[in-house]
Amino acid sequence: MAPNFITEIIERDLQSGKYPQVVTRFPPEPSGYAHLGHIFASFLDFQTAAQYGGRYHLRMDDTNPELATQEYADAIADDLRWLGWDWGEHLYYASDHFEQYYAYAEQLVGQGDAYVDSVTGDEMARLRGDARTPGTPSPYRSRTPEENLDLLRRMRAGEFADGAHVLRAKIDLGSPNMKLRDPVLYRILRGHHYRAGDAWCIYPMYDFQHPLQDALEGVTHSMCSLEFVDNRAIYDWLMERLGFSPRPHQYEFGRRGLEYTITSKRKLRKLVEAGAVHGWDDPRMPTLRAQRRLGVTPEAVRAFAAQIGVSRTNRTVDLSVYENAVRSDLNHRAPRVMAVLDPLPVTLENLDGPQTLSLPYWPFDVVRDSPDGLVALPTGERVAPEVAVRDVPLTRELVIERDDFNPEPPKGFKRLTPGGTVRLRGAGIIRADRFDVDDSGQVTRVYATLLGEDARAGGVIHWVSAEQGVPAEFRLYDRLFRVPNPEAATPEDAQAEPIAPDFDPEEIGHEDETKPLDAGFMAFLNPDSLRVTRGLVEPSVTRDPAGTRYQFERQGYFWRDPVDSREDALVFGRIITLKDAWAKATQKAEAPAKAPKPAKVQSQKTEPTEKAAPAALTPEQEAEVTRLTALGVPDAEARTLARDAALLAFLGGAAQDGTFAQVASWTANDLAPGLRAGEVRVQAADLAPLAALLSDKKVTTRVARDVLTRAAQTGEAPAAMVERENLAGGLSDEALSAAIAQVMADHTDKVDAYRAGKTALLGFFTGQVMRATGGKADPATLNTSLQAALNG
RNA sequence: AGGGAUAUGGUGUAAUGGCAGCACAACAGAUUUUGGAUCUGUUUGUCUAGGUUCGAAUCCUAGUAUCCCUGCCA
Repeated sequence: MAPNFITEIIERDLQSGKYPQVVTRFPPEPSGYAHLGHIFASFLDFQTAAQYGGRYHLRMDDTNPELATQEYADAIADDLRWLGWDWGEHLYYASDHFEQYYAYAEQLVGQGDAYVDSVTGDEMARLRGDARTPGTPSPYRSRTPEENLDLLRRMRAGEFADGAHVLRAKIDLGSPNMKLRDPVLYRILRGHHYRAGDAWCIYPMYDFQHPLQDALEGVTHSMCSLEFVDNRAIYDWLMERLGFSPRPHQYEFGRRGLEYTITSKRKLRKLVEAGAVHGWDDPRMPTLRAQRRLGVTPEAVRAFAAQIGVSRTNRTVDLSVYENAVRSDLNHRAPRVMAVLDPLPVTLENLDGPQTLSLPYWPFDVVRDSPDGLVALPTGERVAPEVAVRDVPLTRELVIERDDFNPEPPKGFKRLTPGGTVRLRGAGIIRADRFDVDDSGQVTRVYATLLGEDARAGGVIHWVSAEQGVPAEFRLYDRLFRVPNPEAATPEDAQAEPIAPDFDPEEIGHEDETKPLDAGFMAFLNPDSLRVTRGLVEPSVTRDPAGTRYQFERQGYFWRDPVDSREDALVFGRIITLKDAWAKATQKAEAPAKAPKPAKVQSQKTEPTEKAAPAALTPEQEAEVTRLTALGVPDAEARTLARDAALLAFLGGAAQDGTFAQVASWTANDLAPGLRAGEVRVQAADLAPLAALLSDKKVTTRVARDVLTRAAQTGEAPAAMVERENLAGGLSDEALSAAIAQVMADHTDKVDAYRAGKTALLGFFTGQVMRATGGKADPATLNTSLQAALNG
């Protein structure tokens, strides 16, 4: 896992000793199958823990009795194990801890932090208010802890009907964060739970259960997707009220979608139910089970997950990133053999008896690049390249790919043409002498002559003995959808704009089952997502292990379908095609008009020609601007200050002398966010001496700013800090020269690059010298001296 | 509308005030008994406008765009 904002946090926490080791968890709801969208979240959770020598847990978030099933739980665990994860004994079911959650609920009630509400759901929604209006208390909000405890116990005991009461946290009905308006903690629900049975008739909500379970398991870093940022406030509230220490913290990451792929559980189900695919493990599906059956390896999936980075933005990843991961994994794993998917008979008229050729499994470059000099047999055994061979029968009657013979070849065609030559892979060069056609004009047979090795040919094609080749069915999969964004609202959007992935990468079952399903995506199905052909494969494969993945030369990577292939009726599925430069070239020639993706940001960029007008100021603010500019404050800063009461209040304490403009500048540019948050501890009056030091050139801008930042945190007077740390006074010329010389000596390569013309490096050197001198170097003199030194 | 989050080439991601880098894609060439692989090279980028600074992708202000929140789902 490449460094990202989460690993950064973890490293800091480990460094500071906040936690002895990192503990993470992947918490799927077992209400569906894991798919490619989920591997990202699981990879992030598991890999970061593994990377930092920590522990990772698999946790079934199965608190909703209506959705979770053991079958899904087992399937998810199975798929994740296949991916290579091993959580040891750390498999948890949230439902195993209902008793503990309940105990904490009683504690909250006892503390007065939770109450039993008895209004209807509709009423509760009404009372919650909306973004504009704060919520109003339910009439039951003021029940006493004793009353609430009694009610809660009776809820548990089953004295009330479903929905009659809920337990709510007593937080803040006026909060602009809707999640904090007294979230529901428990609901009454008589559903049979697949694990807990009928032991409970009240079930905890996510916002209560999830933080608790994190804490109970000793999780340190609890990662979830971006839509839970608002929920973090509840998380932190609970941890604080219940006094967990050390406690877990929640961090949110952006989701990752994949082009040409849908990941909504309901839509996937629709595909299955409509017969568009043959089941949840149809190799065209994005589920992990389907990708397993397709023949993708766990290593490839993990490589893919590692490649798409982590950030705090939802993104859609280019399909080619996945395809590339699959291909490059298979390139070094799959021995090469030959199969003809769409056979055209060829008679080698000058070949008398059958021959047996010994052909290598691997091309020269795989052999050459092998780290240990060995290569694999289909069994997996690694042997010397000379013995990594198989017998291939060459007979008078062959088949070649129908595509590889063309009576009317297009320009650039490098295969067989009437009278032309081509090399049969491993067998020699042939010339096509004549061919038969049927009534419809289709070529039915080519008659060819095997030439000597002195013949020349422009291309190489694959072939199989018609007499000894083994019949097989080939399933050629292609992407399920024709458009990059099948879940988009309109055809135009579907063609171009990547949209945010419509799934929850972590909570597998998260989906509103009550909303109508937009089935528009069905119109984007690719009618050619599965093509079935019958052909011949070379006989060597019948001796190989069933799980062998091959490259059928020039065709792609294949393996036996693990469900349908039988020894006497082989079925090979195509895992992925090879890259096909020829197909791309011909396609381009045929359809040159196909426009590239419209650039998405371009439209935004050109739009604001009007020049967005900054929000107008009130007359009072305008007056403030006039007053500030009169004191020497530049207009832009004056406007910033004028519109913010917190900044003005701070500035009110500033000395109105020659230092005022500088103090105002700091206020607007450096202190503003801190002032609004009420975190600035320094007084404006204390800034004047620092400004004076700066204008007298006793300190550099950089030192001044550094001091200011620290003073804002500590509250110490900046001038006192300058005094104490001896920051005033410039740098002697000797010291500056020495620093420059030292930096140049430390970075001779950069010096060379600079002298070779890379003048952008000047900033680099400036930065290095600044760092070396603690910011005390005067920028102007530094720059002239530095340039002189570099050019000299 | 109120609150929150985000914005770097075609795509994804680095750069934590100082060299805009990497991967995929694309294009060109070399090489090749796979129109594969490999190697070399090239093109393309900091949302907009102001400001602070010797220096801004990074800090400040405003704007724009996208997403999330107002379930007794997770």
